[in-house]
Amino acid sequence: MAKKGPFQLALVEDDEEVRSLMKLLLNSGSEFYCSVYENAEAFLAALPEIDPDLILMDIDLGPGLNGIEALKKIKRSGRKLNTVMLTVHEDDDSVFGALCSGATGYLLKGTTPVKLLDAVRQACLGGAPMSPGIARRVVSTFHIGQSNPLSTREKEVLTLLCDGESYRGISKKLFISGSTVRTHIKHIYEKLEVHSRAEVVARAIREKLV
Amino acid sequence: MAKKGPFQLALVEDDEEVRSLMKLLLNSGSEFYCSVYENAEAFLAALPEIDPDLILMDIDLGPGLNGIEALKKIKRSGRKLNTVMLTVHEDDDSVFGALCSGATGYLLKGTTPVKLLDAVRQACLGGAPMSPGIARRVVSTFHIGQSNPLSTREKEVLTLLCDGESYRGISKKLFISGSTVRTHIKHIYEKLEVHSRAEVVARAIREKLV
DNA sequence: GCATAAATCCCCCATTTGCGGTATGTCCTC
DNA sequence: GAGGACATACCGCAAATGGGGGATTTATGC
Repeated sequence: MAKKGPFQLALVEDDEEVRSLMKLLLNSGSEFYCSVYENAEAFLAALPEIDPDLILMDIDLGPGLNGIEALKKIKRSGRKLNTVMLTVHEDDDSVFGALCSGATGYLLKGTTPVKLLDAVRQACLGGAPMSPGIARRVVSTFHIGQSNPLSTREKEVLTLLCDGESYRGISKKLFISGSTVRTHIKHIYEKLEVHSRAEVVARAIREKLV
Repeated sequence: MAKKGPFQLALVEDDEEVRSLMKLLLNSGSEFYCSVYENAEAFLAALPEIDPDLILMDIDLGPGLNGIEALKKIKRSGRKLNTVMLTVHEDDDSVFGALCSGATGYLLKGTTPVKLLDAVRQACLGGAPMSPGIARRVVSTFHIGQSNPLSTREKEVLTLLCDGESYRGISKKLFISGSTVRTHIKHIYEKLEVHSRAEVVARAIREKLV
């Protein structure tokens, strides 16, 4: 884990100017050694021959595969590679698409050189660098929905419902009759405005009600 | 948004030594002004009178409320306050407990002074500073389970199942007979080793199979 | 003190679900 | 060309689920 530099970097970026500037920046010290690729296909072709500590990937990559699709291919290949996105896109689809596809970091172009070097270093050492606004959005996905209209008992029932327990199973675990379980569930459905178990489980998990 | 310093900080920390050292560090420039509280109760009592840009909260806080419980109280009060945890705990319960309760950042004690100042600055400016290993664990919660044993058609059925559609509803949407839907669902249950709709929905959502 | 919410229990009844089979045709691989 | 996965389709049956009612007790708040 505690591998010492120079770290091998691979930059995948289709813009000629950005590519050479980034290469210049990253190779300016002896800390990193950066090779560059101008599209996903070239990079994927070279990948079997190289073993980068970190991939820096643009999202827009000309006519072929984009960065997120390339990431998915890498992931499917089974190799565990660190990839940080380096892009101008900050819409949810790009950000969470990249993270779900295996990115370990997400930096916006416009990050200052000194912060960028720091982020690259962090990524090589097991961190997950993200531009401030991106990081904030990522953590806010954990923040749970405040106003949960369910009573304590209803929440208990809902939890067991999400575990796949039947009415009978719930009644045994809570030491109440099946009828009471039914009543609680009816109330839960009314409050959450759903009409089936599947919906209530989906809501509960997605909105972290349990 | 682009408020200029000095930023008002509030540090909640029960250890006398850490508290005074942190205060010294944070107040060393003109960038921040930091007031300190030695437990959650003292801080919550003072809260109506103050308006901090950022709260730095320890998790272990002596005999009363701990940091996460304090966070929940703040959240329930309805005030939108930035809170960064500053702690030695890096178990999942602490990390994700704090994030779910509203923390916007998570720093480990042991962060160097210069990185800490940078993190505090970032938090004040809308970022979400996290110690590298923490950040990595947070982003890895997005990484989706690679090998999904379901066929394409089965995934389509599963998606509709998660939307709360009945067999009949699914059969209409996919233009296949109810019997076929049932067969697909039987196969899905076998592959995922579940025996009810609630379980399959819970699995699918939690493991991002859909 | 009275309204309200929560928690407990019961009935009826139609629909849905889950499990056990079986069966056909396609496409792909060995 | 046999075997396998996939998608399609059917039957029967018992159990679970969901919607409609109604009911009591215990807190809690105004």
